[in-house]
Amino acid sequence: MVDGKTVPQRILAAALELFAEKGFESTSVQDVVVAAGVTKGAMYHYFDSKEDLLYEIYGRVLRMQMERLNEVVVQEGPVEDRLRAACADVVVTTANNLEGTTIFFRSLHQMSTEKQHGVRRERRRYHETFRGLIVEGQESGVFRGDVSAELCVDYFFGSVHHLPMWLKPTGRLTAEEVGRSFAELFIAGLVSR
Amino acid sequence: MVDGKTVPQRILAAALELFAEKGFESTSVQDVVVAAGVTKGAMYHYFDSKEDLLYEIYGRVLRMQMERLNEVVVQEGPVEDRLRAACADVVVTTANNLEGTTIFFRSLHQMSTEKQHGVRRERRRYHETFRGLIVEGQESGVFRGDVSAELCVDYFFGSVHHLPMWLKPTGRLTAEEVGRSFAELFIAGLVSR
Amino acid sequence: MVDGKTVPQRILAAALELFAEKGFESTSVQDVVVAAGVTKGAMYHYFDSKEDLLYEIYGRVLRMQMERLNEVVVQEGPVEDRLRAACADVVVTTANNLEGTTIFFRSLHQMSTEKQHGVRRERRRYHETFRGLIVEGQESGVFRGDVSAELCVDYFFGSVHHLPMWLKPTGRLTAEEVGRSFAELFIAGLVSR
Amino acid sequence: MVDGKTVPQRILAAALELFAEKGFESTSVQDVVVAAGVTKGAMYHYFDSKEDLLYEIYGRVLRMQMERLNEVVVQEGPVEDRLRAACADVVVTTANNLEGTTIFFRSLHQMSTEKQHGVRRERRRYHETFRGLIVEGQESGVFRGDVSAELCVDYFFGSVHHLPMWLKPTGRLTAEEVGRSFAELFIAGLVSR
DNA sequence: TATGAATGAGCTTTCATTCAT
DNA sequence: TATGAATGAAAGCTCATTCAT
Repeated sequence: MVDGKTVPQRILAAALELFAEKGFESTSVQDVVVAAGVTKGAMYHYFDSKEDLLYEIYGRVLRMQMERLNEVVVQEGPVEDRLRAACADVVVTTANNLEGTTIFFRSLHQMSTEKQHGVRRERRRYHETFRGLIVEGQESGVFRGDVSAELCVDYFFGSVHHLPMWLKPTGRLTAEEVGRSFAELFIAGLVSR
Repeated sequence: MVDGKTVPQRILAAALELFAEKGFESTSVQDVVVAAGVTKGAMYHYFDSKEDLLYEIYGRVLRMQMERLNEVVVQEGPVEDRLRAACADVVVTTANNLEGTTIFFRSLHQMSTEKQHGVRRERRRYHETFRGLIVEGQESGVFRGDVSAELCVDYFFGSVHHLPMWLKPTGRLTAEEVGRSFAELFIAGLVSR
Repeated sequence: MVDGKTVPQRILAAALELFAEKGFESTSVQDVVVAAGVTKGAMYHYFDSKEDLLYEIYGRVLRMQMERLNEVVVQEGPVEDRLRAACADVVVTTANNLEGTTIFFRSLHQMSTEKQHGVRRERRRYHETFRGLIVEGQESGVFRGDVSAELCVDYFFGSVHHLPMWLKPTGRLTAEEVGRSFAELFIAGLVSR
Repeated sequence: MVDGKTVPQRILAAALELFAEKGFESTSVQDVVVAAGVTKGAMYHYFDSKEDLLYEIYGRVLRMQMERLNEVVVQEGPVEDRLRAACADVVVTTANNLEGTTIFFRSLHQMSTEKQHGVRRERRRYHETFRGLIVEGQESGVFRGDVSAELCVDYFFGSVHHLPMWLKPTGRLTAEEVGRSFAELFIAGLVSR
């Protein structure tokens, strides 16, 4: 253990950074183990394959996002407020995990079909929870009913998932500011008039 | 020439399909030339490198999108209508080019830094044109002024660029329907009240 | 082409020698290409895999033996003489191909199941032809009938296939001498009294 | 101790089975310890190396065969009967140890030169004892003298050592039947007329 | 007596690219 | 304009073995 991190943790951290920077395919196992300061043998002692590293990274991103959403969804208050909170929160969460999100949408296709299925299933559950909020608002008449809730989810999450393409941690805007603005734009477009 | 397509056209078409399907790194030059029905030598006669294929694909996507936007922007009418048309149009254009768009956002990082700069510059010009419409609306009071035009552009294009992640050419929704809905959601979120 | 041998021929010759000397698994592709004076890339240009080298070697051994046997079998004369000729000939042929035979019986299990099946089928045809001679002799009363022809074939070919374990090309005995003796011992054990 | 077998016994039994099935080189130490239900550390506690496992297996095969032969040789009776018994017995012994014999002739070349020498020396002693019987018969005029005793030994043991290539424990023929037939074929080929 | 993390060398194979023809 | 043999570097991964505990 070095710097309070175990060997597998160091390996995953190095993989996260490198995959985000150079892409999964362009990063060699050699690159990862050098960055992590371990040997190749050690890596293969803890992980089955290079793809396995990717899978672990995915799992962390998914778990983290799901936990946050579940917390927001069960709160009290009008659906509009809850949706606004969920929108702002997912932006902040994503912004705090730009590397993980970058890898997520750039490298999904590199995973084996089986693992892709697992990831997509998890992802769908996340979308379903979110969609539930929109449907609730539509049924209570707060949100417009002329656009399918499904499409609204894809519309909003597109914006969120593309954050890594332009948002820089060192930039002018804070994650919270972006979260508030995105939530506002989305809710304003959604409420009935 | 076979099927009315020249050798370089056949090569590019094969590359487009394969890069979108398997990713740039996971597609070998061998794969491309076999799919195109030509030899490796022929490919290297027309293109400098594998990366060059990617660059050509990028160029086509960029040119195509820019041309469409320029046509929409110069039309007459209220800024709200022009923006709505631009939004709907970019969705349709993207939907008709899912493969190109997939490659665009998944493989940009595989290109040499120089070429990436060129692509980003082009991309920025596109965004600028689009942002001009929003600023025009904000200055005339039609659009809200509490969210920066820049952020609005990123917000909307995120949705557009993620279309390849969920939109299927054979699916229920037509590109036009999605375009109308996206435009509506965006404009409704943007107009002053 | 060097020394009148093409690149694939040089590669196969090197593989034959090394596989016989060190075994298939203990011989690296590196070893083979260095011995053949070519590069690894060249080897993979002509052969699909290391196993493919083995398969080619097998094919040559099988073809060679089958051709010889077929020539002997169709000759004229009493069955005892034809069998004697066949026995002596297979010994000589094997002795002139000790390396191939060594590899054959030592490395068969390293090949993919499919290829093993192919080889075994070919091998069986060879045995069948040989067995035909014995059956012919048994039916005409020349050979004893109290031992199954099948078992006789396995009995004799065991002796033949083990030649590489003790016969040295530089040794006292010539291949022809061994062939005559083996044929004599076998036939004498087989004839009715 | 599990199932009445000590740890080293379990390891050797697993190695025997795996080496026979997949070959020495294709079997990893991992494979062996998993099959034996022990850890790598335990294996290296009892054995010096992977090769050491092979050596132990060889030792058992050699010891077992030598013991049996010595018992047969010292019996009373005509040399023809004693040779017949020895032949039949070595077939049965081999048939009851197909795995060991398979490994013996397939993997000898994987052992270090030193150990190979030891094994070959042991082997030669075995052959010598057997050859003694033949020489005895030749000198007493019972066996033919026109074929060297040495060659006769190689002739017969070839048949025996190839048993693993075709004899299946579950097959039609019993080991005893094969032993009788092989002995009969060999003796009949050997006796003077 | 036994563990299992860690090593480091070596393995087969792939691949973008070159070049004589 | 096109071929395809040949290159050489690098890839992902395996493995026998060691050693602190």
